Amino acid sequence: MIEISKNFDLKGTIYSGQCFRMNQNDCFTIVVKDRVLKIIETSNKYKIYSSKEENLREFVENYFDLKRDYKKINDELIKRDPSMKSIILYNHKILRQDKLEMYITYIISQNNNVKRISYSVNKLCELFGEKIIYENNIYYLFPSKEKLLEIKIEDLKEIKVGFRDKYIMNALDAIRENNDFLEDLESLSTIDMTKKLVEIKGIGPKVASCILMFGYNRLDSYPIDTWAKKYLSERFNIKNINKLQKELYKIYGEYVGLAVQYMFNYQRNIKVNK
DNA sequence: CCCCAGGTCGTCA
DNA sequence: TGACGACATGGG
Repeated sequence: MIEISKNFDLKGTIYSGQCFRMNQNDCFTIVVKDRVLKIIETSNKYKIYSSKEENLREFVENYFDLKRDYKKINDELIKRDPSMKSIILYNHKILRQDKLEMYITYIISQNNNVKRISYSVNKLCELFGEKIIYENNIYYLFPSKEKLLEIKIEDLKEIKVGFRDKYIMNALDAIRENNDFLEDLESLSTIDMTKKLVEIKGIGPKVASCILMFGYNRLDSYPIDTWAKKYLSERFNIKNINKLQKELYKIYGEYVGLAVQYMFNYQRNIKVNK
């Protein structure tokens, strides 16, 4: 068990559409990479238990991106656009998640909703991932690369990904061609990474930017979904934001991805809380 | 019955 | 380039 300071919004972070393998009852449970994290919130700390204690502090600091100075970034965003001040309410982090998991998960995410994305990803883990028993409960890790490469398109029926099944197969083919496909992306610029990803049929700019934000922690990449679109069209009082999209980097700078994530959360929470 | 969901593809101007 | 319907599936 480790304790970390409660200086960010845990619930807001894991329920902000970047994570699909969490649960909440008396505590938060998340399956991350090779372990299960169980998090208990106290008045001023998060107490974190895990099925694997090895390097737990380092693991947690990495996953929740605790080393990055978000305050500094937020101040910069507000300086560039004062209206950001009213939407940076939640003190969210951008999680550093598993590349392979993000690669598959965000292909599933297209034209889909969070509940069904969670269902499909969890089912994929249940069918092909390693089983873990922790405190008398059963969990499944995200499947290994080797396991995923064994999957046939018919196997995806049960996961209920619909028309996205062939896209997942295309993504796996890219790994079949180059076993280090996802690792090799790391050395490229964000723009070149995007180019590589959208070569795969089934990955467009939106999915690519999610993979880059949440799998590679590239905060200069920014997914514009329907929620962010709604926010932006009201914020800048325009109907067609296609042109504006290309200007966002100039407005918000190298952390534009975080800015858009705040917009996403803000707009979506308005809806959810209605 | 409709519309929508952290979109992308194929097609047609 | 840009617009537009199709695509699986389930919820509202």
